[in-house]
Amino acid sequence: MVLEVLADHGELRFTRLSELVGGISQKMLTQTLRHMERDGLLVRTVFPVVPPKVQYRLTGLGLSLGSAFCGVWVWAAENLRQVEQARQVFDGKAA
Amino acid sequence: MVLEVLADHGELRFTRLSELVGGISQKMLTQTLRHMERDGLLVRTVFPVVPPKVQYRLTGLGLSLGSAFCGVWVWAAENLRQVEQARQVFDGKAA
DNA sequence: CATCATAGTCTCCTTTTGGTAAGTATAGAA
DNA sequence: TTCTATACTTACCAAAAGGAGACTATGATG
Repeated sequence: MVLEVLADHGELRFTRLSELVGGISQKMLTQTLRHMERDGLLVRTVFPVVPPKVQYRLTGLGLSLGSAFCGVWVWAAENLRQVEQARQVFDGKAA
Repeated sequence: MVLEVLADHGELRFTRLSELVGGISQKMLTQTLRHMERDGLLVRTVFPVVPPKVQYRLTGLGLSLGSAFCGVWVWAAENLRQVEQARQVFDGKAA
């Protein structure tokens, strides 16, 4: 999700990022961003102002991983219905 | 992993599958296979013999998901080194 | 008669995950 | 003087994940 949102919006601050990702706690978002920074997927720019300001932007590596995931996102969009149907059939059989 | 192994080998029995996937407990493999069956990603064929014989094979849907993931696998193979380097830099900075 | 093989299931237990809520720093606004 | 905004961190807690190992059925084999 972070990969997708940042690929779409370019550069974002923490709060905006959490709004766009949605359904994620502060803790998890912080943790995810730190891991991604550690992996070299994004850069974190801290502005030493009050209140704090921190911006996140994907690196080339991060962008390329986003592209690699595109195939999966497209697959999901195209096949979600089919998976849901398969589940109904399966659950019907089980019951 | 299951997706990859089954895409490579076509049709496999439980024990062989667990060997090829590696590092997975019986419990997790069973669970994973059931979920994938439920989602319509693979078909499970039970032969009513003793000892039991069960074969697993990807469906078209499963194969297509495997293909979709190819981009990620390729990315990982190509960029693993870069990620490792980024981690060393990051951890060095932190320490 | 005892053993083996296969594909599980079941129980128990530990580890991991991830949420909530509270705390932090400090400049500027009301 | 008190409140607000921002980007966290920390402590605590409940739920979920997932491993280990025992158990199951039963026909074939030694």
